[in-house]
Amino acid sequence: MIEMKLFQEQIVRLLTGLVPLEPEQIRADLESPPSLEMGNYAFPCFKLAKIHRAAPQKIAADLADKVPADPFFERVEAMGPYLNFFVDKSMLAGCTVGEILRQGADFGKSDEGQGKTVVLDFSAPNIAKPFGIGHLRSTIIGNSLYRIHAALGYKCVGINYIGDWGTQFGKLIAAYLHWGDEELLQKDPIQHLYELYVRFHREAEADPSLGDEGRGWFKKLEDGDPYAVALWQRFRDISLAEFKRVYARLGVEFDYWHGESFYNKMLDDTVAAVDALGLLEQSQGAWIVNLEEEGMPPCLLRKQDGATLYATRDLTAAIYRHNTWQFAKALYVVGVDQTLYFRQLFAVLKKMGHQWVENCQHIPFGMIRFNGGKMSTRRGSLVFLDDVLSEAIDLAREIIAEKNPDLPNKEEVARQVGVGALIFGDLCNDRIKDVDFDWDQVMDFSGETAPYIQYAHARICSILRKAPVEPGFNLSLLDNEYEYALTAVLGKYPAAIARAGETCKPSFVARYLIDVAKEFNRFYHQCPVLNAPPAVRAARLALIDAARQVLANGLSLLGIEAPEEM
RNA sequence: GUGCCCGUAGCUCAGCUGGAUAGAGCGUUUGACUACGAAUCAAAAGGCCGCAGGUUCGAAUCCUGCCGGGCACGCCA
Repeated sequence: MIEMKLFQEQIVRLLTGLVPLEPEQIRADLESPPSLEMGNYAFPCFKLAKIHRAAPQKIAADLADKVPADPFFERVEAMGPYLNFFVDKSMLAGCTVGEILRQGADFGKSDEGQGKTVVLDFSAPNIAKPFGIGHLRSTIIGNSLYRIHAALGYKCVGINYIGDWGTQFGKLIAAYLHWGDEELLQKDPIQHLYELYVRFHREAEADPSLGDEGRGWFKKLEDGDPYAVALWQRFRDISLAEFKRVYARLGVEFDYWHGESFYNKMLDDTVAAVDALGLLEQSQGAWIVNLEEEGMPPCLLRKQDGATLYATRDLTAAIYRHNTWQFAKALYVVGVDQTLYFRQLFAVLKKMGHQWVENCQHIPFGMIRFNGGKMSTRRGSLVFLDDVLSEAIDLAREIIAEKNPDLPNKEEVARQVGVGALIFGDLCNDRIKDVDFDWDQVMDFSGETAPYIQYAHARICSILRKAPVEPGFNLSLLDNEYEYALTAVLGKYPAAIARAGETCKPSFVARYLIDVAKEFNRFYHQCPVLNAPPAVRAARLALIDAARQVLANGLSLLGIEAPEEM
């Protein structure tokens, strides 16, 4: 990964004219060698070999002789077919450590998204269903993408598109009327609604008329039947209160809570607009948009009974969001199982002539499985997020009791560490991969985990409490292999954010932070800070403060807190 | 059946737009707390990168086929 632009641009300047390539080409060809001993940047000579019809090794060697001495680089050396650049260590330390300390919490931010808005649709739990760990993925990936885009300078709009409308509510109402218990609803509302939901689907298998009954209630709900609306309102309030409690534990916030029901009054207009464009056709009693030309199944906008569907509401929501925020990007953080659905949705928007659909993007993530099978709300095989959170926090609390019994605010730190471990466990891998939920894995706080990173951060804070950064430090003293390795990795932070933003993959930030913590730990075990000679000590204090800053900044992009003690 | 995604060490996964000896963590074995926190560090063992072709100076990475797993495919969301 190419880090500090400064050095990169200097190489481009040095090579332009020396090689028959455009500056852009040179810039694109620059690589990072596999290890620091081989330099910071490498310029591969294979293309030149073709042009000059000579061995790339020879070309690299010739270039090494021709490149003029430069204050940015300690030396430039041919290594096989590569021309490798070794950055001047004190220059590197000045550019990175100095810059980090100057910018503080702003280090890593950019103005890439200046003046642009990105709308993020994430979390979106369904009311009437408990908050399962399936929704955890959308929640924390979305939350992290929000923070990453904000760091890139975008104005972010986080929307929790609550699943608070649809046939499922008709079913829930029907279930409540059959088996609902007012007392249970008062005592443990979420649990009771969950049981009703599961029971409905179980009984509906034997008695298909139940399904019709549920659909009937949803139709009444859409038609404004006061009784149905009142029940719906009640279920919604109960669920929302519960969701807010979970979000508080997770430390996740939203700018808007526009759920599906928010768009109710606009749905007719949407369908009318589709119709006016001649895109609406009736098929098997339902109203659809034909997508044969696009090679996809049709998109249903109204059922036979006239009630709307998910797509009707999503279509409306997209248009509303565009009108309201004129977004440069709209990201839908939704499971990979809805890939086809989003392709259909976007295809309909395109047919409607909304060019801005090009800016809409489905950000898929893999499914969570349990014991090898799919987790299903309906079958009741769901792991409750709340339970997972509690377990993780309990474990963190136990470890604290054992390792650091005198720690102040144990409870708060236990939450930060337990929740952090959970979040990191999800964000550190490519989001597209399916994950098999495994308690042992979730409860492992060693190795490549959030606590590992938080621990490095806490250790640094511990040193800095004993001796704050001293003014007048000389960063050019940071030149041993450990100081150098740590400095070099710190400089790569902005690139890690940029890449995470481009790809909408927070895992690049997560992986990067592991590298930083690892490099800090090596340094820590090899180089004393407090007991170093005064000048070295001052420089090292500055270095670890920079490392602390990067760890804290990076963790915050993942939505993970960085306690100063743990 | 058709389409999309995944397949790297015993397990869980990295591997940047194709490039220099394929890397971590967990687990296993062995060392390091009379230096700033051992939730740590150091070291060892462990891999025909699913299989077979192709493109290329060069393929874990790109293309094709096959195998294995997942997901989706009209009145759920």
